[in-house]
Amino acid sequence: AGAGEGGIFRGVVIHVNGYTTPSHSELKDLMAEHGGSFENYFSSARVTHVICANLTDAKLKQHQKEKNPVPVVHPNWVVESIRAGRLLPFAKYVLDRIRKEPGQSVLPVAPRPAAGGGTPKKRSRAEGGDLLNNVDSFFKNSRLHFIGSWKAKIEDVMAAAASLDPPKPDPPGAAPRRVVHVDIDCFFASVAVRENPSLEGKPVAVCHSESTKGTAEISSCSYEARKFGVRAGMRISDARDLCPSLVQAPYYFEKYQEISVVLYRTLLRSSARVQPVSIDEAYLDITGLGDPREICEDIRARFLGETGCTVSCGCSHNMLLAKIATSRAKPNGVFAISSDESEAFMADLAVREIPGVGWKSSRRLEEMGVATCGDLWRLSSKTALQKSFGAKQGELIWDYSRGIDSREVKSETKRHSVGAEINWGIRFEHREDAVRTLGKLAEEVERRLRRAGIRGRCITLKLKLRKPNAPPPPKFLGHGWCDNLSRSVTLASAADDAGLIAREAVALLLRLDADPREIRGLGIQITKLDEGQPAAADASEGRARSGGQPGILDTFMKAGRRAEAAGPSSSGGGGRGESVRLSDIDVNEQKYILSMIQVRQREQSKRKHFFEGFVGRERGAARWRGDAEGDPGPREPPREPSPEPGSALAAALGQARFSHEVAAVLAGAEAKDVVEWVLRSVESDLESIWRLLRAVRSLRGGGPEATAMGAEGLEEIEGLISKSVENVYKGTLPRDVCRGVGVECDDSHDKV
DNA sequence: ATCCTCCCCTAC
DNA sequence: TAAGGTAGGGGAGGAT
Ligand SMILES: Nc1ccn([C@H]2C[C@H](O)[C@@H](COP(=O)(O)OP(=O)(O)OP(=O)(O)O)O2)c(=O)n1
Ligand SMILES: [Mg+2]
Repeated sequence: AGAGEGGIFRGVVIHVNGYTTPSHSELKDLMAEHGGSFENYFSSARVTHVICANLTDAKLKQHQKEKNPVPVVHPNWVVESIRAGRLLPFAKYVLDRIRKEPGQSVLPVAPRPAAGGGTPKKRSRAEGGDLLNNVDSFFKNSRLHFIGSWKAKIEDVMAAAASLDPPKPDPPGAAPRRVVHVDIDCFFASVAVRENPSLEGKPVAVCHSESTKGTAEISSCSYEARKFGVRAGMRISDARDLCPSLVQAPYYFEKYQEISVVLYRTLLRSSARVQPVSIDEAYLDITGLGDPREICEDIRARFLGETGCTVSCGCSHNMLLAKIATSRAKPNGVFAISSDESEAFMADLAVREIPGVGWKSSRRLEEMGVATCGDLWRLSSKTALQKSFGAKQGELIWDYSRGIDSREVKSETKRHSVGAEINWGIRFEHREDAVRTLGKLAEEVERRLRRAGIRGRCITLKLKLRKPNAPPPPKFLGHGWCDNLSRSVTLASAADDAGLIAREAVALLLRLDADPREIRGLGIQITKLDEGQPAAADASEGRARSGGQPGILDTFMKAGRRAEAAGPSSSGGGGRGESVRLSDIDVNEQKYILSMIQVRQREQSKRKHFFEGFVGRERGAARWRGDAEGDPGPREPPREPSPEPGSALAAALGQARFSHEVAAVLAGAEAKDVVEWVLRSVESDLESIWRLLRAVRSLRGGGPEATAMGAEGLEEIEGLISKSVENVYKGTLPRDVCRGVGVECDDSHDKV
């Protein structure tokens, strides 16, 4: 099963020297199978890597004579790259004898971060692969990933700092509370200034690009820059229009981490009840622990002394007012709001300043003629607000505008989800590109679940899909104007295995029926988290991992076996320690599991290149990691599709994954053949029928003469589908059916 | 009523 | 070049 043009060794040309494992000819085959090529004779012009296990003295000497030497790499590089499903950096595999040679430093060049494998010579940047072919380097450089994942790590800091034996505030309930809010001033920017003292007093913005014309986003900026209107989230080019003297500064992620730890250790000296908000911000409950102003000044002095950065503090009797006080305190100050002052404070406050009222809500309030909290007070009733914002949100705005907030400062909060996503640099050509990226995201999710010692039962796929008429995004490699879609599966037992998660995510991707070329973002989220790890889940986990078992089937098998109350499992085997009962799985899950069985059946049946005749380009069978690996352990027996396809058309329609593929098939098909297929398949293969319906509708919308059968043919088919689906399933069409036709449009808040 | 899924909004 | 993530709150609307 070659990966064709998408092979991981695309652009790699090897020459094998001496005796190796795998052998000469095995390596040749492996390269052919994974998109690379092989030279029998060495040529420094063509060969990109010499593969060699043992370098003789003579060979070493010869190598040293080369002015522009080709890297000499151990065969494990090839083997392990294949196992990893991607081109690994070869630097670690450069032979030691070469590595140690002085003057050869050009050799094991560290791969450029954005370049997936570190191929030394002109990598063919050809069509096919995703532009962002290295998920790791994205995460390494993403500031939002950095601040987003920091909270999980803060938990460790908090736990460790418990040994400091911090003072405990009065127990909750005893009113009134004394709450402090702490926030580092222009955090990233002030670190930049600290690292580069010459920036002191200048307008500074932190972002990746130095280029004035760049589309890099500003992460943080100094207060000098803010005077010009520069803000976090702006593009550097726009910021420079506002402030020509703006100085760009880079990120210092390790420093942020160190400083954040200092912040939390400092805070925990003052109170045991610290609620982390973010990398640079937290609440403290200091009820009964002393004078708030003194505590704040103590924190500020200690922190400044240890880090050279300033924090500002707000004090009041609740979290809301403490936070609002901090915004008045900034930069480098303390501000307190007493109970009797609070009304006066809120009166003139813009609604946008209420935490929880963002861009969208403030716009809606503006339309209602509300600009300040005072305006909100004059609204006739809370009910009116709740009508337009919903019960909770309406009440929140109503209360917050009056300075009312009954939340308690909580030092421990339970996580409800773990996820990873990428919405930048995503440009796929083939479905396998998306599958590959999902695999990496699943690994990332697995790492985080394991680190936290948790598993989850619900797997959600998040997808950003380019809007039909979206203009090219202004941001370099940005997602632009998208529809956001998500689909989820709930398993019967909690999972943390990357392989399993990836499989489910891929199945969900297929369910969404997206054209891979339109995908602009992908994410995986795990919810319904379980702290405990039942033994049965462990057993199934082991099997799923080693045998590449599909998780959902695993679930189904367990449930099915229990339902039959029969003895040994019919297939797939190895199940002891049953813990899942059919009655534990709700009806929706059962229905979904059944429909997934169908999907999986088709996925596993051999998919030769049915579309080549219909679609103008090659389509390989879908494959993922498990397919390429060795095959220990039991495997689900391959299933043949139950109705034997009667014609190429039927086969193509039955095996198409996406409505655009179906559309391509329809273009050359005859109406009567399609009708016949619908009649035959409507009971057995609803999935394909839905897909057909979407394809028909999109073709009908796409103008006349799009198909050989013409408009009447399409109309006939659509009518037939509606009727027979209704007959067979006697109900309304599932909501899904409408989706491919026109994804619900929201006038996105995207920064166009 | 309550739950579930999918979606939007918000904050850093 | 550039790195538009992560998590929680909560609403709409359908199923139970
Ligand atoms: N859109 C944003 C917002 C914040 N951050 C990062 C950089 C900030 O330095 C840090 C903390 O966010 P704050 O909202 O606290 O902003 P600052 O600390 O920079 O400024 P302030 O003085 O207003 O707190 O998070 C970011 O990368 N992108
Ligand atoms: Mg800050």
